[in-house]
Amino acid sequence: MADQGSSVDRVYATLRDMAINFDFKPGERLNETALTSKLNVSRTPLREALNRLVAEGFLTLAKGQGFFCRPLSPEQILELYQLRCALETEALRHGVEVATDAEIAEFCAYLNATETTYDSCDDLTELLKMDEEFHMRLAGLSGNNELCRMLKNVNERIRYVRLVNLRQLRGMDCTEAGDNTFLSAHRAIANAVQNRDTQTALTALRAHIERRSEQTIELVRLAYSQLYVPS
Amino acid sequence: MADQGSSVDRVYATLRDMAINFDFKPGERLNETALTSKLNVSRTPLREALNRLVAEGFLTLAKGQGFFCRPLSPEQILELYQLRCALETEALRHGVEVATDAEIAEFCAYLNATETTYDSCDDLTELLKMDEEFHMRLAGLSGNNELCRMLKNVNERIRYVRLVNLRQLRGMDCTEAGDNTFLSAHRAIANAVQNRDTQTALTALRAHIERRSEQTIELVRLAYSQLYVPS
DNA sequence: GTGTTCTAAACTGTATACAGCGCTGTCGAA
DNA sequence: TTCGACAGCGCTGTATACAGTTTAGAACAC
Repeated sequence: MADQGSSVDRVYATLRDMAINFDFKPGERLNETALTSKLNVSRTPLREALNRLVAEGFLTLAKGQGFFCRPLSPEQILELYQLRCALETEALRHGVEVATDAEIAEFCAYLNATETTYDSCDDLTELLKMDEEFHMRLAGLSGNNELCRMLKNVNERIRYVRLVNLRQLRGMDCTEAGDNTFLSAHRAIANAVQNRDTQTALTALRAHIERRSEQTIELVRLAYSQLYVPS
Repeated sequence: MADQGSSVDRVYATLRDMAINFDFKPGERLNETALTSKLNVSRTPLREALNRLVAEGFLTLAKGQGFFCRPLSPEQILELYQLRCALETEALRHGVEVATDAEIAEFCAYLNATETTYDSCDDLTELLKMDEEFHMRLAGLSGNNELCRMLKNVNERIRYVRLVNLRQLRGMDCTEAGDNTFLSAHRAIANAVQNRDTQTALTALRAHIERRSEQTIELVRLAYSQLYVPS
């Protein structure tokens, strides 16, 4: 993290983080000159980074009006959840076929290693990171880099909403719907993968993902309410 | 098509087409100054377009060395075929559920309308475009824009190899493995969709796509051989 | 003839400058 | 009072200029 290399890369990373966390509010117009002074770069590398982010779906670009933050709508989030489901299930299919026993063992070992942290973890951001890591490793078993790249992108774009979701569950303090289910679902998937039981694993994975996507509408509403409160 | 708007958009569209057709050879380094004079723009909008293309997977960017054309490898193509399968099958799942009868009817009507062109078509580029259109419309039934966006991108990135594939089939003049199978497969899928028979449709679609992906290695070899012959 | 080092050209990455467009806010007229 | 036009400002989009780095080529040693 010491030297991020070129300006563009550093700026790009910063802006992407900001976009992920909705530091830019949905639909908000980005002022380039303001960002240049904030990030201490000229407009040239800034705009190069912004263009990348447009291509990745984090921003939009209106001709003659500049760059805007992506909107936040239930439809969009639902679409991304479906996309995630598509990518993960396909990865699972291939992972069960091509992954070596050693690779699967390592995957399960990771789950075991993090197991104790699942409910003892106070920091929801950390918990979410663990969950994403689990799913990325699962996808990684397929050996399909393109698939993983896209999944990473999708995860980043829905991360904010998922975080809101976790906050809500934590707030309800309802363990049966909360973290424990997280863990047990992951366990079930991992076990099925270890047994090379594609169908069981697929069903469990799909249920695990789609479960979250059902409450999208309320979730986005909740997200909005949290977006505009001063932290 | 008259006025492509800003320079960036025009340059971007041109460069993307060139990348799709492998006018840049795999791994080739792009000379920016050469491109500026070729496209009659300065380096600023050129680089913005190039950055977008990097984010979309058409180019790569090496620090201090500039932009390169994406590599062309069997592994990569196979990954993209799998990705395509993931996206299309998921779209199909939802399409069968959410599409109205009218929408499905229109979809089938398109297939019927183009039906006669399938084997009478000499221009393989045109044939390929028809095939892509069919699959995009099929995916469109899901109503999932994000999914369609990604599918479009994947299709563009494998288009060259698919074209080579078609040329090969045409060369063999083997109708049983050629265009007719194309059409009958599409028919089978469309029928299953119309009957809201998800499983049959899924099986047919997956087979239709994976069938092509089996011969990836020879196909990429063939692609290379065609890439460097003067047209 | 082959390998190595040094020099110069070329190219990338970034900053700055400029033109054109859109937006806003005020002033005037109905 | 409200609607519309005009002026001023700000911002985007593009071109150009400059510094640092890489690469290619030539000269020289082995």
